[in-house]
Order: sequence, then C-alpha cells, then structure tokens
Amino acid sequence: MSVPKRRGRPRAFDEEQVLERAMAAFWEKGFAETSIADLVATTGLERASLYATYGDKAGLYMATLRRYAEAMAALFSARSGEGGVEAFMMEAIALYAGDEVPRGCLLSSTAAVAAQEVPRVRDFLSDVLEQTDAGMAAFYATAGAGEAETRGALAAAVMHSCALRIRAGRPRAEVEAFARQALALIGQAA
Amino acid sequence: MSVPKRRGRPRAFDEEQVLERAMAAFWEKGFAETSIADLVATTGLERASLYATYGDKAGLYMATLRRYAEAMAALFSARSGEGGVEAFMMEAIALYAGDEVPRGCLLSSTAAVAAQEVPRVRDFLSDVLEQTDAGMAAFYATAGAGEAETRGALAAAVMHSCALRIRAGRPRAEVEAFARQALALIGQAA
DNA sequence: TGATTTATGGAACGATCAGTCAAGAAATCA
DNA sequence: TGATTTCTTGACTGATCGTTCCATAAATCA
Repeated sequence: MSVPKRRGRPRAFDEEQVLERAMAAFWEKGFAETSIADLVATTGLERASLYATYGDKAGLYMATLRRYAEAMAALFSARSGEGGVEAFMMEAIALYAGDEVPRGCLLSSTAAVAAQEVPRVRDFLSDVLEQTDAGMAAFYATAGAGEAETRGALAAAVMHSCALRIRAGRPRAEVEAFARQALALIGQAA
Repeated sequence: MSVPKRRGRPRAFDEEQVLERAMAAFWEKGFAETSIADLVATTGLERASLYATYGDKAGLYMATLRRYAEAMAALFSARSGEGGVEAFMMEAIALYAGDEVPRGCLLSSTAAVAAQEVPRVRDFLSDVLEQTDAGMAAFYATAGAGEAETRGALAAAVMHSCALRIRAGRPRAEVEAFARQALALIGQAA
C-alpha cells in the first residue's frame, strides 16, 4: 500500500470517482450512445486527460468493465453455504434494478453489442462468461451436488436472463420470483 | 390477398428485401452504431424514402424487430413433440452463430441496449420476453411436465444465455453442448 | 386531360462526433 | 535552481451524425 512518488504534475482527479461515474454513464446508455461529451460532463475529467489516461473511449469503457467484473466477483465470493447462490442472485438483481433506472448488467446488457466491433470487449466478455460458469459450478460442487458444471452454467444463464428481463422493464418482483423458482428447480436432486 | 391499387407513384423498392438487409445491419452492429448512411448503402433505399416509409431510424429498427420476432415465433411453433424444445434451440443457436459473424440474438443482444433510450423498443422487448416464457411453458405443459411455467421460463433463460455466449465468441459446439445439457436437466422429473 | 397523390434522387442542414494539439502549470530530480 | 516529466485547459479539426427539403417522376382519379 506504499505510494511511490510519481514525477511530474499530479493528477487533479480521483480515478475511483471517474471510473464510477463513467461506469454509470456506460451502464445506462451503452458504449456507442455514450459520447465523450457525456463522459466529460459526468466525470469532470477534461478530454485531454481522458485520452492521456485511457487511450480512447474504448479504453475507458474497458476500464469500467474490469472494475465492474471485479466488483461482481467479490460479491459472489463473499457468499457460501446453502442458499449462497440465491442470496448472490438477489444482490445481482438489486444491482440490475438500480436506484432510479433499471439498467440490467453492464456486461451482458451493454458489452454484448459493443463486442462485435471492439475485439477487446468481446474477448473480455468471453473470459467473464467462462469464469462465471466456473464460479457457479464450483459452488454447486462444494455443496456436493451432482452435475455441478451443468447446474453452474444454468445458474449463470438465469443470471443473464434476469439482467435482460430487468433491462426490458419487467417488474423486479417478477424477476426475483423467476430467479427463486429457477434456482429451486436447478437445485432439485442435488 | 387482393392488391388494392394505391394512388401515387409506386414504390421502387422491395419492402421485404429492405427489411431483410436492414435487419442484418442492425443485427451485426446494433442500433446506435448503425448509421443512416449504412442503411442507405445496404438497402439501396434513398434517405427520403426511408423516412417517408418508416418515420425515422427507430421506426425502421422497430420494423426489423417485429419481423425478427415473427420469424422466431414461426420457427418455434413449427416444432412439437418430444425433443421439440431442443430442436428449436439448436435452430436458434444456428441463427445466432450466423454464416459469417456470430451475431447472437437481434432482440436480446442489440435491443437490450436500445431499450433504455427508446421506449418503443423496451416495451416490445418486454412483450416478447413474456410471450417466449408463455410459449415455452405451454410446450412443457402440453408435454405433461409439472412446474411447466418454471421450466418454460428456464428454457427461455437458456436461450437468452446462448445468444449472449455466441455473441461473446464462445465456440458454437460449446454453446450447443451447454444447451443440450441444460435442457436435459430442466426436463428431469418431467 | 388536368388535378391529385405518392415516391425518388440528391443536395443541404446544423449538431455532434471522436480525437488532437499547443501552451502553461505543478510536481520531482539532479 | 534549472531541467525534466506529467497533467490541465480549452480551442480546434475534419468527419459523420440524423433529419429535412425540394424539384421531378410516375402512378390514380375525375
């Protein structure tokens, strides 16, 4: 946690805050629809600093994706034991529903489109999908369930679907009910 | 099937073909990233004709969404009996994988982002999700399975996830295997 | 035929796009 | 201190954006 002194003029902006706000912007409007002007307005970061720090718009977007994926992974690994998957799923749905606007998932709801045009995004998305499947499967395996891989991938699919449903405007209670029933069925014969 | 004579100069373009090509463009690049110039280039339709016929870019996009949803519904209802869901799912995955570029699903992979900014799109997506759940559930109900609603929604979730996985670049064979195993687990105890 | 209606072809609109540049400011290093 | 490095500020670029307009063309209607 040492802070090595960097040469030159120090940054006048808070990287954490910039990423947080940029993430919110991308989350709501997607990659293509979020303009540099939007990002400058919400983050307070000047254009030149943005380009110097992140390279280009896609670079900043990727930085927010990484941050998001880490946060979700931390949320997941904080859970364990019976009902752990369901508890995590409810937290995920709460994030998807958001405080003001139902945003869905930054990855499955916005990165999916950008994936086609920005290879970096597609590759990252592919990796995250793999890790999510593995994480879920490990959970079922630890819990002693058979067919842990299939169950894990299926639980991941439920999560993907919940993100889509929320973004499409389906009521949160309906989505939560779907998730609970789906996970119950997946857990059958465990 | 009568063709009532319309007054005025007849259209010089094939509406079917225009929609087909516009759909391909939106499918690959998404709503925001597909420009009017792109659409003019691929459909051959002049700008003025495009606006006169569809109102604006979102109107044309909506027309392609409707066409897509109808095609998928027809594909689904053409199937029945044991293994019907799986057969449909394999056809869906084939569509998602595409001939050249893995495109995912026009609805879940591109409309999800646009949903936030274009209310028409969100409402349509919401309706389609509801109908997909219902269609899948009806299938399980007809097949005499218990908990048909949950099974149906879960099968729909598998479809949503397959679209995402394909768009993220996961290998088609992997996604097909996932779908088969997932459907097998969903069908257990049926 | 002449009036009306609809569609075409292409130019044109202001706004916005992502990205760059140069001059100056604020830090460390020797 | 003076050289070096990094970051900020804000103007600026050419390209592209979605949309509109208008003169012309091709059909039906009376």
